[in-house]
Amino acid sequence: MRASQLHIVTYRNDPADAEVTSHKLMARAGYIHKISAGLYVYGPLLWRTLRKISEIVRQELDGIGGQEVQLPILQDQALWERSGRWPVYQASRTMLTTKDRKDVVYGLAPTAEEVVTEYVAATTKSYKQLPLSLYQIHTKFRDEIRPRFGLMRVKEFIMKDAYSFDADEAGLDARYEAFRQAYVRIFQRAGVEAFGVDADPGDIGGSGSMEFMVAAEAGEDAILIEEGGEYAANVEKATSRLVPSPSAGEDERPLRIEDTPGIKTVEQLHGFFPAVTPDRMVKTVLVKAIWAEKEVPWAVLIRGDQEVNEVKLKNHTGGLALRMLTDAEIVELTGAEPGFAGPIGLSAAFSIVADHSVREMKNLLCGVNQTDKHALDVNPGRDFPLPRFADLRTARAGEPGPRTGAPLVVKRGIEVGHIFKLGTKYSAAMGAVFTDEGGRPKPFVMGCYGIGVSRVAASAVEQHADGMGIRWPVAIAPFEVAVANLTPKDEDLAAAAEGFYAALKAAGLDALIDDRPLAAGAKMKDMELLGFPFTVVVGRGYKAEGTVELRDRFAQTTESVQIDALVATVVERVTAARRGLLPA
RNA sequence: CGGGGAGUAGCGCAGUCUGGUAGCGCAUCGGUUUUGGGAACCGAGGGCCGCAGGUUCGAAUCCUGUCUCCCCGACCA
Repeated sequence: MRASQLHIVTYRNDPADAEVTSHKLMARAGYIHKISAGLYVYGPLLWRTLRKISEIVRQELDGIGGQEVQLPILQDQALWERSGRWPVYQASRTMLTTKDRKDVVYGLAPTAEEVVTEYVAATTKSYKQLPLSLYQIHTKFRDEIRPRFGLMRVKEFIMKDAYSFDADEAGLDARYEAFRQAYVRIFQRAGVEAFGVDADPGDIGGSGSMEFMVAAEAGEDAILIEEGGEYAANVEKATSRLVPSPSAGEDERPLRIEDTPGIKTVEQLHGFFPAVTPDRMVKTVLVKAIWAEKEVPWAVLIRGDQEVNEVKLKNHTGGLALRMLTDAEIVELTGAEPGFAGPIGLSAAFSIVADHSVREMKNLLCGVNQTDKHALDVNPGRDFPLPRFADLRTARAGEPGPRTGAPLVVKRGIEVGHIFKLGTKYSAAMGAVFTDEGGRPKPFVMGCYGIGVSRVAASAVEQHADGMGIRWPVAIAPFEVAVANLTPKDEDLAAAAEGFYAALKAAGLDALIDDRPLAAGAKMKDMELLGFPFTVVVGRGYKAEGTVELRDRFAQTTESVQIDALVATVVERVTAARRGLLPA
């Protein structure tokens, strides 16, 4: 490809609306152009990168038996009603919707479980046709509340979504593991450093899920990792070994109720009763779990020094969304001002659940649903009925990890992939069944597997950029090598550059020749900003000593190469860079 | 949705307080000279000052409304 014929548009300034590295650099290099919030044009250079990422995905998924298909983006409401997911996505308002001329309501695909399940149910009738893995690389839509960070959080993006159909759980387990391994290879080949973490399945649902995260400061997710790497999980899901309350094992003392005028928070209570540390208190958090047609108040008990994890709590309640009670609701439902709620004498209107951190506590302090009063030496089971226990706590950095007990450290990550064991959630709901060996109908056992293709590109930029611009991994660079002639008016040099370009292409490299009539400095800056892994600079060394420069963008090195050895040297370097990325 | 900020040439910005011919840098086009780190000079084109209404002899500037964009939060596969 000739740069003079490529739509290369670079800017000297960062766009005013960019915050993070990948957004600034991709906009400056002309890889993306914003049309409106969360909606971008992918320029020709970025499209080459996206195609290369897609091709790696295809090769790896085809390698584990995947078959590429294309599913509709417009998906009618009735189909989504059958899986039960329509009200869920309405509640979170994640889905963009539109109507046709007959007022049929459609959602724009945020994922495609319903469509693919419908398709497979209609076309797959026997266990002999299983397992089946289908995937597509297609545009997805999310009505993000706040799109930001360039391609990292957008309303419209390119996603690879795959769906597996098995006859039983064992088959799903095997498929899930095959996808997991394929994902590891995909990210390795693409040249981004990603790692798998335990995750919450969110609105997709299912029994197990793993996210693939690219470690980056700009990442929107917090990850807790055990030192030593034995355990890694999204904070939405993470657990830890909690240091027990010092009250565990104490003899039960008689209950007493004390006046605590205006004392509402854990800190204020500790100040008021200096002997009672937060880990001897129980907080009562009041929320409402929200469904389309109803709201249920919940009281959540948790040790005073811990925080409720809203994702875990939402999952426990089964609600489509959660919100805190308003002060007025608290007064109405508990009979006390906010800050005095507790498990003793709590209205039967509340569903009650306690975090495991409460389980071993004795002689604890809590509210009694009376303004300006708290109870001390409260004992669960004696002073209030033992509630159900669940993991509802937010794990924190520094706590011992659940696997080895090594301390948890926090990292930020960009989610580039997510795999889910769906089980029969969709097939059972939609009546998608096949006939098993015994002649009986059975719902398909499903998995689903996503990769944010455009987000992989953004995270690669985020992970590898330096002060001069982008540094693409060889496997996903728009071009592997660029030949830049610094003096295009010199016919000898121009001819030499053309010769190198032709030879590199003939050697099987994805090469670009920068034949634009730019000043040398401008051309170099462009090459650095655009981030091609290797640049051959044809300049004054050519005539003086018969050499050209070979610049390695990743290593940030420049070496002088004899012209006779150039092609072999570049082939060797590019091949070596590719090899590190290809599967063994 | 709450709080904050901003819309002026393709990009980055000044001008708004204090109303009076719409500017600067980069980019673009023509010319001359340059040619290894975003060249120099001469010349040119490009604007519904987000939109609508109001005040005024006169509005980018003041007032009202509205749309859009950005940041923080809430929220969010």
